[in-house]
Parts: sequence; structure tokens; C-alpha cells
Amino acid sequence: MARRPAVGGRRPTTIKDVAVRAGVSVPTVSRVLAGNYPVAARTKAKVLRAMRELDYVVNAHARALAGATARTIALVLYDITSPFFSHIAQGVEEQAAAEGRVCLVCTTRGDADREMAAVELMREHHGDAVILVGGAYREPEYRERMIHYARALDEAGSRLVLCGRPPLGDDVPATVVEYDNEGGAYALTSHLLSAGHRRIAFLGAFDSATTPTERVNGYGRAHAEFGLPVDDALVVPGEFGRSFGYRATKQLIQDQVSFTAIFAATDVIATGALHALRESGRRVPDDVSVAGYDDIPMAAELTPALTTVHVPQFELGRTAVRLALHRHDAEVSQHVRIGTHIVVRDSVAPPPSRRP
Amino acid sequence: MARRPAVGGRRPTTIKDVAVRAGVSVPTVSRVLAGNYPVAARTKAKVLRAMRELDYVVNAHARALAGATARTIALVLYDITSPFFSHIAQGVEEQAAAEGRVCLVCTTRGDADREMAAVELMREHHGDAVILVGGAYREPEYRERMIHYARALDEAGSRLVLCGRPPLGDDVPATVVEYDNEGGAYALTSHLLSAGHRRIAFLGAFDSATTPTERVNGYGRAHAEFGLPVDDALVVPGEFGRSFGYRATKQLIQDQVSFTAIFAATDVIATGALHALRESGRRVPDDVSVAGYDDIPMAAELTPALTTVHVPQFELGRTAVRLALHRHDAEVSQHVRIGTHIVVRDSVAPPPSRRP
DNA sequence: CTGAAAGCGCTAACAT
DNA sequence: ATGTTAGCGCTTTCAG
Repeated sequence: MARRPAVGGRRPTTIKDVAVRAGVSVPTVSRVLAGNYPVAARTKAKVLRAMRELDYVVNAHARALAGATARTIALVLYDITSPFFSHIAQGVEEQAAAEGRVCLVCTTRGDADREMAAVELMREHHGDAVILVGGAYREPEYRERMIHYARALDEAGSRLVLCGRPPLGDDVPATVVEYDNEGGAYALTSHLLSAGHRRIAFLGAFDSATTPTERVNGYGRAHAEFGLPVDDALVVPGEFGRSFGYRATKQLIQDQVSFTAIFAATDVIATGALHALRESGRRVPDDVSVAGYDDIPMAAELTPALTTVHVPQFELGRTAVRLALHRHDAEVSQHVRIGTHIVVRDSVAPPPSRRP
Repeated sequence: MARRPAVGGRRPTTIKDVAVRAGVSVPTVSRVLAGNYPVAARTKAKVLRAMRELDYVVNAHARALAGATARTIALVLYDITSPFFSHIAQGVEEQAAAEGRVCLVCTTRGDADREMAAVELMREHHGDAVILVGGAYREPEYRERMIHYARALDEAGSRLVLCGRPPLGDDVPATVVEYDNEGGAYALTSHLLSAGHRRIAFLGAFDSATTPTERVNGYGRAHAEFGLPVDDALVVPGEFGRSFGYRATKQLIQDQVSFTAIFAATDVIATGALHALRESGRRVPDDVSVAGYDDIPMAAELTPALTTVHVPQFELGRTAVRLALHRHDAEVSQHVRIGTHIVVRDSVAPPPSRRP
């Protein structure tokens, strides 16, 4: 029964070794470790000394198995390299650290199957919460599966958190941290319309298989309120990546679709559009106005600085963790909707026709 | 001894429940779970069926405690939101996933104490490796502490990995995945000098307390080989952030220091410099050339596209995981140095004096 | 304030 | 091919 001779090393120090060296029992060591139980000062000192001398660290697994919680937060992320998601992740990580938790991270890259596999995997780790960021699909089976996960996690004493994703229904035990997609898009489109734009291209109308179409809906509602029709030729479906923004803009120009403004569904798409416009000799905002969505930090640093809709990414992440960990406090609501607002910078001007 | 009534839920299903329902013993269930032992097809089917019906998932902690490894990779990162680090993190995450591991992530934000606390925390989790990315300090106590961690992790059957960080010494059991800082900086500086530049500002000469000064060394060596002195007024120490690049450039201009090129120690610093130059009415590369380091994906997409030194971020991350996990294969070296090379784009031109 | 005993859920050695 | 037994390192009753 020789256990774990660990190819390159010997058996790590355990609580028992500490107990022996300090001349006390194992539970006593455990008590000074937890610090939630009276221990004589002298005993405590002896134990701490032994721990230091032996370079002892607790075994998180043994602790999780014996005690109640693993003190981890699981994060299932669409993609770490996208600025929008990475800032949410930062919020999650910082709040988790502040509450004494480590993060377990998995990446899905927009694959629903990988996402579900990731949730299953996270279930095995029995963290305090499983936070889903980005990606959300609308197939009914997918939804059913998520509801199932929400229930399973709840029964296991954990919590499913939908961060920046649509809710699953009021009877589903999940925490929801949303933000306003439709309203922000409505406000920004209104801003463009008020500036005099009548031909506004919308880049990134997500297809029905993926994330909600709320942003394009806001765009549509603003047009409706202005009594203007939407020209379908101006609404370009696509993913949220820089290359899509670039390609879509090039295509619009090549197809000779006339437009005086571009509203990109994300700031990253907008940077691609900006690039394409510049390459085609269009000045922004003199010839064409450009607006984005998300207000990633880079938006303020582009030339011209991008007019966009602010989404508090960091706050979103922090809130997700906070709500999940304090879900038993009566004051803490489990469904919040964080507001968004327009940030006016330099990439939007009246269309050329409206200027001298 | 009522265990874990878990405020909002009941006791999760265990392997025992599965065994009972399938009418077999616990080890048999364990065997079909592991799949590394002969089990009769009929029995296996019964067990799998029971697992499905009970919605069973293994307890990762129990498994880690009883078995050998936790199947996790710990990642201690300077900052998730910086593109350079997030792309390394992506490489780590993908390789870890490919090898059936989940990542535990902690962020340090350049605080040596937080970094050490993070390593301690990761030690508790008994992952297969603890990968350190970014940040590295040069105080002797810090170095001693890291050496200590390397030994402790080794003894625990884990592995310290220094990714993009200087080695700790040949006798220290750690995996090192380096890349060439000095050589890349030398090559790029030579490129600028060859183009005719003689007043090249260097932005981001790290102070002695933090990361190595190798990049500035390469800058110096190139000058020496060209038989040129370095003007200290052109070498600006600072952190690697966009705002530093912006401020330093503004300062240089305000101080009327003459320069025809800027070599930024990171691409992110370069974006700040670009911004400041644009604001001051300098055209790039017509009036001033700009070069960066790292080749973050954004570098290719700037206007003008940035000439820089390519560092394979994704590869760095993947390699870190691969080497650590396969450290017992004789063929796998535990100290690799990944090459860097210049990427010539549009932000460097001969200085105005050398053009018609 | 401290120790003895039990058990968390799982895997691995030992028998069949 | 399967069951029995022991034990991973820790926390938590329960006694004293």
C-alpha cells in the first residue's frame, strides 16, 4: 500500500506530521488552521511553529471533501482573449480573490457542446458557483439542458450564474446579471438618427442560432420611432470579431450600398470597420460616422475615439460573484439588470449632406 | 453526523448510490469510470445506465485525494486583460484542455506578495503544474522564495513552470519556457539604425526592481555594434502600459528631446506612443518611426500596422503545459528558448533627413 | 481547551 | 471479472 511515491518526490507534509511535531492531536491543528475555535495561545504558537518548520500547506481536496465548500468559483468563458470577456473575467477573478476563492477557468469558443462539457466538468469540482459568460444559444434542447444544470448545481449547494446572458425562467434556481442590450442600441441609433443619419449600416446582426438579437432590435425600434423604415441591405449578419467588421464594411463599399454611418454590434467589430474605411479612403467621422457597443477600454484610445454604449464589464464580473456567494442574504437580489449608457466621443458627426 | 445538508439542496449523488442502483460494488463503478480495467460489457452497461439515471458526476476532490493527481493546471498571471498575457493564457488553457486538465487562475497585478500568496494557494490544490507568467522580480529574497517553491512543488509531485521569465538556476527543479528578449531588441534596433535613424527613443526600460532589462540591453548592443553612443535622455524607464507610452512620448516632445524613431518595449506602450504622436501632429512613419515588441494580434491592425518583434504567445502557453506534463519523457527538454523575429510592417521608414 | 472516533467519496491493493 | 478492505488528509461530532 505504498501511496504516491510521486516519481520525482516524496510524500508531502500532512496535518498529521504537523500534529506529531507540535505534540498535539490532529484536530487541534485543524482548529488553529480554521481559527474558528478556542485554542490555547501556547498550543497555537507551537502548532504554527511546526507548520512553518515543516513548510506545511493544507490539502485543498481533503478539506473540500471533509468540509463544506471547495472555495472555488468556476468560470466558463467564451474566449479569454477578447477584451470584452477578459474584463468580465478580471471582475470575476478580483471579486473571487476578495472573497477568498480561486477561479477555475474553461473556454468554449462558441461551441455549445464544449460549453456543456465545461459545465459538467465544473460540477465535478463542487465550487461555490459556475459562472457562464458569453455564448448562449437558443435551441430548446440547449435551454432544457441549462435548466437541468441550474437545478443540479442548486441541489449540490452550488449556483449557476448567467452573466450577460438571458434568464432561463423565474422558476429556475439561477443568478442572472444582465445588462440592457436593446435599450443601449436604441439610444445609440437614436443618437445617429438625431445627428441626421438616414442610412445607418448595422454590422453584426447575430443569427438566430446564437446570442440574442436584442441589439438589432433596438436599432429597429429607434428607426420605427423616427418613422423610418429599415433597409435590409444595411443590416449585415455576422459574428463579433474584428475581421467580420472589416470584411462586412469592404463588402458594403464594393456593393455600392450607400450609407453615412456604421453602427457595429461590438466595439471590436467597429475597429474592423474603421480599418476598412481608412483603407478605402473614407475619413471618420467626416465622411462616415462609426459607433460601437460595449465600451471596451480600447474604444477611448482609438483614433478617432469611438462613440459607443458603455457596458460595465468589470462590474458585471464582480456582481456575478457577489450575488452568487451571498445568495442567502435576503437583501441580495438574484436577478439584476445593470444599466448601459451612451458614451459620446469623436467618431460620430452629422452626415456630409448636413454640413456646410 | 448529518453531513452537508447544503442550505438550498440535498446530498449530491455519490458513487455508492450508483453502485446500489446498478447492483454492483463501489469499485466496479470506479472501474467503469476510469475505464482502465476489464469490466464485463453487461455490467458496464448497467453502471452507465445508473449513472445517467441518477445524473451522477464524480467528485473531483475525492478523486484527487484517493488517486494521484487533481488533473488541474494552476496559472499565476500578471494580468488577464493585457493582450500579451491573455494570449499566453489562451495557449495554456487550450493545451490544458487538450490534455484533460482544467485551469486554476490567479492574478497578481505585479505585486510580488500577491504572487507568492497565489503560489501558496496553488500548492494547496495539488495541480500538475504551477505556471508563472509575467512579473518576476530580482530581489534575492524573492528569488530564494521561488527556488523554495520550485523544490516544494517538485517534492509534491508537481512542477513550477517559468513562462517568459528568467530561469532560477540549473539545479532548481523547474521548467523554463523563455524567449529571446535581448536578441529581438537587438535585431529591431539594428533595423532602425540601418534605416538611418540615429536618435531612437527607447520607451519602457524596466527599472531594476522588476522584469529583466534584456530588451534595453539589446537596444544598447545594437548601438555599440554600430559604433554609436546611447543618449540616456532617450531611454525612458517605465511600466508596460499604454498610458506610459502616451505620457512618455508627450514628455519627450515637451522636453524638446530630438528623436526620429521610438522603440517601445511592448506593443501596448507603442499604441500609447502612436496616440501621443498623432495628437501632436506627427505623422507615422513620415515624421517619426515607431516599433514595438511582442506582436500582439492588434499590432497588425493598427494604422499604420506596427513593425515589431514577434513573440509566439500562444505557443509559449501551450509549450509551458506540454513540457510540464511530459517532464518524465526523456525526449522532452525542460528548458526551451523560443526564438523571436522581426515583423516588418508600415510604421518604420527612413528618417525625414534621409528622404527627398 | 483538547483528544478519540467517525466519515467525506473515491481509488488501489488484495483476494477470489 | 468482481467484491472486500484499507486509506488518501482533513473536519466535525462527541467526550472529557
